[in-house]
Amino acid sequence: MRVLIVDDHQLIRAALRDLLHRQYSILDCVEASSGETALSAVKQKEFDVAIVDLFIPGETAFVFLQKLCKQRPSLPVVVLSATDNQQHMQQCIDLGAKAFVNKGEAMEKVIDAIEKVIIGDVFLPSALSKKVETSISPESGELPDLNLEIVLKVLTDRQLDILRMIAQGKSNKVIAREKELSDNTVKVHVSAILRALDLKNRTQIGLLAQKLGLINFN
Amino acid sequence: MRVLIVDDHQLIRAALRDLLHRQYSILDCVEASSGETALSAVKQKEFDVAIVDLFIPGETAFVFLQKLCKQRPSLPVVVLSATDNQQHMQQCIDLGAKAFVNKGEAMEKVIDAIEKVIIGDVFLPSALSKKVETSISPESGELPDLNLEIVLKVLTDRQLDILRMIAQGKSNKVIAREKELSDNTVKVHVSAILRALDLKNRTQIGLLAQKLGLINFN
DNA sequence: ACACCAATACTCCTAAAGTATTAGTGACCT
DNA sequence: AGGTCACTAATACTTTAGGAGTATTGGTGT
Repeated sequence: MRVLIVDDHQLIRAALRDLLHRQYSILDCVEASSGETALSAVKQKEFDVAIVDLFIPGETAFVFLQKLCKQRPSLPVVVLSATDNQQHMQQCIDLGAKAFVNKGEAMEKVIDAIEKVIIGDVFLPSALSKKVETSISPESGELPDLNLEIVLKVLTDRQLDILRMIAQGKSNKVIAREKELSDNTVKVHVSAILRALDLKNRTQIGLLAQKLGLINFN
Repeated sequence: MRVLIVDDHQLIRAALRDLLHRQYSILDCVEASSGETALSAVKQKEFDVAIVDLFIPGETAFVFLQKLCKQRPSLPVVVLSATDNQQHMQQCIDLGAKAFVNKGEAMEKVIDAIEKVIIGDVFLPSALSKKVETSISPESGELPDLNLEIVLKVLTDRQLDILRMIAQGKSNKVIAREKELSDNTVKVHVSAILRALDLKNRTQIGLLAQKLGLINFN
């Protein structure tokens, strides 16, 4: 069993490793504490399953998840999350994850999930299947119809970067200083984001980012 | 060694337990998955140290921490956090915690922290001592600690009304037209909201509203 | 009758946000 | 080698946001 563990918390990685060791006598376990190292790991090596924590620093977890699933569509991904947010679950599945496990649940759920996904099944908490069908936009539908894939596609890396900072309530000036850019440049990027996503102002950018889970909650 | 572990994630509890078992041959380890059970545990039993996870959002963690430290001032508390937020660290120390360890760091830090606090010392990441003196940065992307009750209490009905419209990405002009007010009046309300909640701009109002779930109900 | 306060509206003012255009640079492509 | 594109930055401009102050209205409670 070749497993890739992606989590920035060493404590969790160790717990997962121990859990897997008890379950599988033959275990090849690679750990990554960031999205970048994880992606380079899957380039060099084949894995049977990947266990990914939903909130990893540096890059947004969802962006990483998409990259991972695109790069290795055959690699089943089990998402570990500290939350039970239905939107996040749905988003993960849409991006290509094959299982979703809450950290608060019993650890054995992780093993259950692995067993399911390596035979091609999907493992989801019962909560999701119920809510998926009912979650069709009960929303204050002011924002354009944008999903994560579209946003990631039409925005450049730099724009995504600045989008996240807008979504933290930061002003252009603060963004400029933190990124070491001129105010003018920031404004150009903001304008480009607004045009690309057909939004009217930065408040809507913030709302969209929140809705799509593009924010690092830290 | 009698240790109380408070964390809602079974994975983390197990990892900590294993870690402690390897370190201390004589170990009496009690686990609690919620604040309530933890508080009742310390009523019935004496502990040498408590390890408490900071489940950040919701504020219950801080409330619990305060209760715990008040109830047993002699019990040293090690706070485990997923973030390295300086304000959170400072707040924990103010409430009576004796150590602060980031989950991303090496697990051995937890042992280090325990060793420190049981002899009466304080264990802090180097980051804190540096940043404490530089005060709480006014330009960080962090929202003030606000929960729903506080917001509903300090804002008038009209302000809540306008807060929701801001949180939908509407401009002052749009709000004024829809509510049949003058632009000036809307601005007065917006200013009052910003002042009352100690926020810096309307983007943060939108984020707060989203975070507190204030935008679904009308 | 009085004090209090939310809500409304106004003015004056500054800062921030956003639009439009031009332009230099480097990377990548095929 | 020429073309495209992302990023950067500048100038010049309009619009929006936000602060500070004043004032009127209408309701509330004591």
